[in-house]
Amino acid sequence: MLDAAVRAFARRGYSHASMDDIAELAGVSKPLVYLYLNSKEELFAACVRREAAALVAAVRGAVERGAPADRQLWSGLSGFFAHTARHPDGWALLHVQARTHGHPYAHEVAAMRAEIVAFVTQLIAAAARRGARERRLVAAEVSGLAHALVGAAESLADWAGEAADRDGPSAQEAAATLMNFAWAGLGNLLRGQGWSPA
Amino acid sequence: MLDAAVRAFARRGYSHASMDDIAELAGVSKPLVYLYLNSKEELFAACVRREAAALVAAVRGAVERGAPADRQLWSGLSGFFAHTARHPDGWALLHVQARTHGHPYAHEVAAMRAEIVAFVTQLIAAAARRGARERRLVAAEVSGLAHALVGAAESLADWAGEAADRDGPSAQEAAATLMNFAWAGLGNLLRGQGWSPA
Amino acid sequence: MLDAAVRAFARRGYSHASMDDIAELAGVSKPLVYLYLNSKEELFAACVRREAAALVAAVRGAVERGAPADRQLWSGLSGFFAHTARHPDGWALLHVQARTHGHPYAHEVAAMRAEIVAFVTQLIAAAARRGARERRLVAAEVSGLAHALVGAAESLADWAGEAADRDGPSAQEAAATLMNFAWAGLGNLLRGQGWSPA
Amino acid sequence: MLDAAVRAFARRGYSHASMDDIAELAGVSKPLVYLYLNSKEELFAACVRREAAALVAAVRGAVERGAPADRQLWSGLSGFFAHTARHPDGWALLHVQARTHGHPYAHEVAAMRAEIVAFVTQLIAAAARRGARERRLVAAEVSGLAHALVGAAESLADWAGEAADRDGPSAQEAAATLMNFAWAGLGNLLRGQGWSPA
DNA sequence: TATGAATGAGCTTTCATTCAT
DNA sequence: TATGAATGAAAGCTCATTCAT
Repeated sequence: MLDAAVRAFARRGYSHASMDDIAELAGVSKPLVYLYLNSKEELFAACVRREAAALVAAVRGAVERGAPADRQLWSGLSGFFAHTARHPDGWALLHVQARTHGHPYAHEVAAMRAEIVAFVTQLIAAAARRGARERRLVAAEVSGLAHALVGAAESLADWAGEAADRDGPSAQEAAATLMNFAWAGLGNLLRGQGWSPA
Repeated sequence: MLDAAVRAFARRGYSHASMDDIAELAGVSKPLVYLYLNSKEELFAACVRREAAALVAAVRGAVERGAPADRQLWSGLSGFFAHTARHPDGWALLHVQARTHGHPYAHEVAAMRAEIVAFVTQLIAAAARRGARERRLVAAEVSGLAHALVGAAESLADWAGEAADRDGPSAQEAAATLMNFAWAGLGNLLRGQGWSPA
Repeated sequence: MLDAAVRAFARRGYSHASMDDIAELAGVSKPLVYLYLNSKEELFAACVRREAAALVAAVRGAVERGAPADRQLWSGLSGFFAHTARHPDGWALLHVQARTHGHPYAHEVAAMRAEIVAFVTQLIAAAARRGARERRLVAAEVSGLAHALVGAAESLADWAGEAADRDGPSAQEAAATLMNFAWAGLGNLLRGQGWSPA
Repeated sequence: MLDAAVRAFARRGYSHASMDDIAELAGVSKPLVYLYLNSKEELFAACVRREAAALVAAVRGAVERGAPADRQLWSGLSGFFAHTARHPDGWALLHVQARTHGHPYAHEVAAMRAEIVAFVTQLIAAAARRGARERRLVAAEVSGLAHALVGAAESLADWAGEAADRDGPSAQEAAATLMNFAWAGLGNLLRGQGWSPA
């Protein structure tokens, strides 16, 4: 029943997906939907919660615990891309729909995102501690890098979704692209060879 | 009058922002809104068009033409972050709201994004041609890097917007973070020192 | 529920009768009206169809099949006047309201009227064939007579409706008046004793 | 300016003809319309009044005063048909539109119609006094006959208007048809040779 | 438990009508 | 005088939500 709701919300958008549509898509009657989930808002929240939990679980499960930070990051990214590719509706729900609706859900999805950002932040910080440190990174800098990395990942996930039919990258390719792109830059930065406007 | 609409749409979302609200916020009466902009959809489209044009113009105007590719990218990013910081509602309209509404607007904003991605792609390709090239990049790879970079920029813009009150980065800091992070990685990649899962 | 709509439409007119009024008059809520009849136009069309069918059925049922043409006409007219007297709102809907609204309904009611005119035409033609025929009637002439007769009947129905409270004619009186008036004239005409301006 | 209003009301109907349309059709601006005629209702009433007066004047002017009753009726009918044929919009306004709107105008047009009916009634009564009178007509009977005659005339006017392009009757033909049909019947009736259901 | 039937509340849109010039 | 600009009021329609069964 949540499946139907996720599909409807992801494809038609929150307001354009009517409870009639969802009930029909789920093959049940509308009052039944109200029996289990008390309102449209709660239904949407439940969808968001479920998809967020599934995504976090997929990423968590993919991370190779104990491996070096870069390997952990890469494996997590691979899991992320694999999950978003396999669940495009769920991903659209989280990334496209949930953010447009103010109070209740945006926070839910923001919390999930914050969790992932925190995980990435921690990996970057670990790498920063372990690697050559010509230069120290301040907390805000690390946070910024994490946000950038997560945003890049989201963008690649969208792009992979759009181009899935044609020649979009596989999950592992996308993850590798990102590592090549960003992680190496991080290394340079730590070695004091960062880019400067001059 | 468009200002009011942009604010309302950005903060409440398309469907939750009623025409009454918008008219009241603009200090005029509802029929006047309909006189100038014929329907809610057209009003939204006009807002999206205006904000998209303003953003593209801001980025275009900030790019230092003729400078090296990295400098061009940096200056464009600085303009981007400066604009999104100064016009948070416009940025929210484009990045958060317009994508959720199917046919007419999502395409408008997608076209704008594609334009920016194309610009970045071209800069990366230029850098790839000029730099040491132990390794050639295929077109799909360059495209992926551009998407990643743009996504990272969007994410940083969001983050800067959320954290603007506290200790969020300035436009130039955000741009520098991104260059440090990604551009240096690109250099490594071109030198054949890319990251690999092994 | 259609009853209420017929009343409202007949008394207030199509545009002046709001769906709120109709719903209230019917003792139900507005969405219920929309559930059964999908729009104001469809509701009006349904009313027109129902009243037209009822009127035609009343006339059809009243005609004494197999009787001489004059007797058939008289019985049909009696049925017509009886029905319009008993259903003044339905009659007003057909004769006064439906004609003012262009495309879908005016045609519906015009078709019904044409059916009745055709029936009368056929009776007149039958009488013309059987009676003394000093003079032949051309088709256009017969058609004109039928139109005149139907118009006279409509006018009498209106008059009877207006004067119903006071001393208006009964259905049978009205039918007799019309027969006296027109049918005898038809006989004269066929006998070559028609009126001429000289 | 009234011309434009008559056209608009006759063709689009009262509610469907907006004041914008009328002003544009008249080539003036809306406030000017309001300056001369204070409201839509008054504008409509003015149109109805003008057209009613014109029709009555046309009929009056056509009647050959002093001639025998039948000749008077015929000439009046000829004038009626000639006028309705020449002013189809005015006729539609009176016969189709004005009746659908309750209070103010329907009475106006009803008064005009009553005037014509009274005139016809008087002619019939004159004929009844003068002709052979095997049988006396009571007032209600005469009134009914007049109503029937007027209704027949209206119906023929509509029919002639619809069929004007093709082979519809001319004004004089229509008048003659009516006289043939009805007047002769009246003669019979007065001679005691009326039709009876037995 | 599961639903057909019904509704309250609100939204977009239109239009007759009026100022300020 | 004549109008561009603006609005109050209401209408059609939809949808999340709930009884009665």
